[in-house]
Amino acid sequence: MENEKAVTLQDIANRLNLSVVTISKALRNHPDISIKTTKLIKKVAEEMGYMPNIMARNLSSRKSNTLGLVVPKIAHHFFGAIIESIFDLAFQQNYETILTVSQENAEREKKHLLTLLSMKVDGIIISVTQETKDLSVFEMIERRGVPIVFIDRVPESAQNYNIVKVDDYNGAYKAIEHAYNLGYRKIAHFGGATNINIGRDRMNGFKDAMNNFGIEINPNWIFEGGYSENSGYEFFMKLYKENNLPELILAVTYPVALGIYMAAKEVGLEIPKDIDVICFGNAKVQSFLSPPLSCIDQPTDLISKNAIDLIMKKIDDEDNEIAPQQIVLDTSLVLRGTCIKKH
Amino acid sequence: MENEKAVTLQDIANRLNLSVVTISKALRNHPDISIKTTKLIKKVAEEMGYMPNIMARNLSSRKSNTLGLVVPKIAHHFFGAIIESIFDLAFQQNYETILTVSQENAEREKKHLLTLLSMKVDGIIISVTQETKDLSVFEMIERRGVPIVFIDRVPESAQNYNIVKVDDYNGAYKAIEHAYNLGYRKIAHFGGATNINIGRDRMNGFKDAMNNFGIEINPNWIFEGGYSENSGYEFFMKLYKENNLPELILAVTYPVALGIYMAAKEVGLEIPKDIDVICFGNAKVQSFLSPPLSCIDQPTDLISKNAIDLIMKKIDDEDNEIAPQQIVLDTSLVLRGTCIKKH
DNA sequence: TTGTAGGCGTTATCAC
DNA sequence: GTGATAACGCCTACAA
Repeated sequence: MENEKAVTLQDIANRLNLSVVTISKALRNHPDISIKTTKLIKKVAEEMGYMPNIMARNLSSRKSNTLGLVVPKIAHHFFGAIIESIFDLAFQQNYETILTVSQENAEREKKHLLTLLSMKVDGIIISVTQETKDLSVFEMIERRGVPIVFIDRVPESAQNYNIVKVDDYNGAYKAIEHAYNLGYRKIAHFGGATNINIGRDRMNGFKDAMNNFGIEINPNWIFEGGYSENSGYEFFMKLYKENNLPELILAVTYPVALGIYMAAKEVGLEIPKDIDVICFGNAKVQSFLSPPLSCIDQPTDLISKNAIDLIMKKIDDEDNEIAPQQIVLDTSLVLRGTCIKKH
Repeated sequence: MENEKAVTLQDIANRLNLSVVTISKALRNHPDISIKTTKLIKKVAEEMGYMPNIMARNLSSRKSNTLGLVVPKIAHHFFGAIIESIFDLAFQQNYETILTVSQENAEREKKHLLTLLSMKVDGIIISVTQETKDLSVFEMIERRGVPIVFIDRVPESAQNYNIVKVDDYNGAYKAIEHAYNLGYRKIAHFGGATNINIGRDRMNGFKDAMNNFGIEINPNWIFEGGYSENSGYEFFMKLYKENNLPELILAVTYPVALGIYMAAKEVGLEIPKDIDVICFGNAKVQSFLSPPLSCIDQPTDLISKNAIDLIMKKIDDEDNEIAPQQIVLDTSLVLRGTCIKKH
């Protein structure tokens, strides 16, 4: 069974007794070609089922109209929401987005980044893994002149790159302030790795708030671990076995909070009566958990919007005259069935 | 600020006084080149920071090592899980995956499909929108010799394509059988569009089970709508306003069930006491809903695994000698806090 | 074991 | 207004 061969500009040119160049120009609405010819060419191209070969086009034009997006995970609400809106916004501006998933693995991330470079994307938006420390790839990307924007997660030493993130420090601070007013004094923080900003800033906001309100920080209640359900589960179980549970846990992400829910259920402890929780990240489904989970909301749509705007600006700025920008968005406290009163 | 120019094979060749072909072959471990030369070339390439231009490579080799993936949504658990595992499996086989989101819009889907074709992907995996009826694009893709595999959702008239799906009919049947044994007789189905298999098969499984067990089907309790939270919410509200609520609702997806949770909460009805629910689709978080949501589990990992295996087989089968395959996977009932007893 | 020639499909440049 | 020519960076086939 023979496959149909793809129609090329040459085929159309042959049929019409015109040159390849004329066809190419006409299809791109180049003013060189008369309206009449353009119309004819477009009609014939349509008839013949012409489809541009994007590889060839990109190779020759040195422009791909493509964005690279690197995230640590897909199946987490936060990243799902970010990806969906970035794809949408890019599509509206006629950009294709190439998604790549690092699975929280720095080596894999680096490999993906190199692939994106090889694919000649016009810009890269990335949320790094929790292990990412080595900046050499990013420096190389910069040197190559490919704009890069960090969203949400930024390596500690990359604070002068283009960044769109959330005010994590204040988010944590506000949560602790709220808990303090509720009367909570025994508060734990299940935090993330502190080599990236979200872990560090949330930790700092937590600690500063604790200190400012004169609450003692119990080092056994501070964890610097991961962002996944497993982490939440394990930290909780550790404290439970030590018989050393706090009254309230500030979880660094929604999955961590879910891990806490799992663990508490398993050992027969009731939230929020026996142990209370609040977390970063606002998924719609949190309203339907038992109990509904309160959180520090991160505005995912705004993050995406700002990231796209920024990267487009950078792509247009061919001479690289615009200085890197750091955009910090506000969080807000969303109170539901947890962390609303002390038990 | 001048950008670093990308290193090409030519640059390496110049430096080593060898031909471009030798470099190209060495970097691809072609047996033509001696081990010694190959080693040297690789070392120098590394030093010079060489990165292949994938556009050029694909253009000349007519192979992209790239898969196209089209889904209707990202931020739904089912698709998130599918995407994550497909990306992972493809990556392990050295394939890049280009994801594209149709947003349940058939026109957009078609556009994406054409783009993927233009990008010369080696194969396409797709879960269609609920509106997709027109098969012409798929026929064209076939004619072009690009393998395509449908997962989960398949247009009615495409049943002889490559398909990996779930036994939706039996899933629905089993659920109704279970409900019948519990004593339920007033059962509604919030279904999907019936022009694609998942809506149709679940509906048929539902109806056949109802008939077989001698339960009367109330047409006012049958909806053929959508797969989103909105649908669940609206259908529920409609019945509520008519004061015509059933005892149990079989929801076509987890988001639809979530919509029902939202609506019930809003009007002060308690699940499962006042109204009971069961749905297709198993997200981990369903265990933590209030009440924990029972479901008909669809094995997402197995779907992805089978889809990748099938597409790879098709890609290798250049002469197109293997007949299209339809793979149907079993579902299982996962009982939690809903649909476990009649109230 | 290495190199030469030609082409993949498109676009940029400059001439007609 | 239209076209010839030369890239873009790489690969295949064949020659040396």
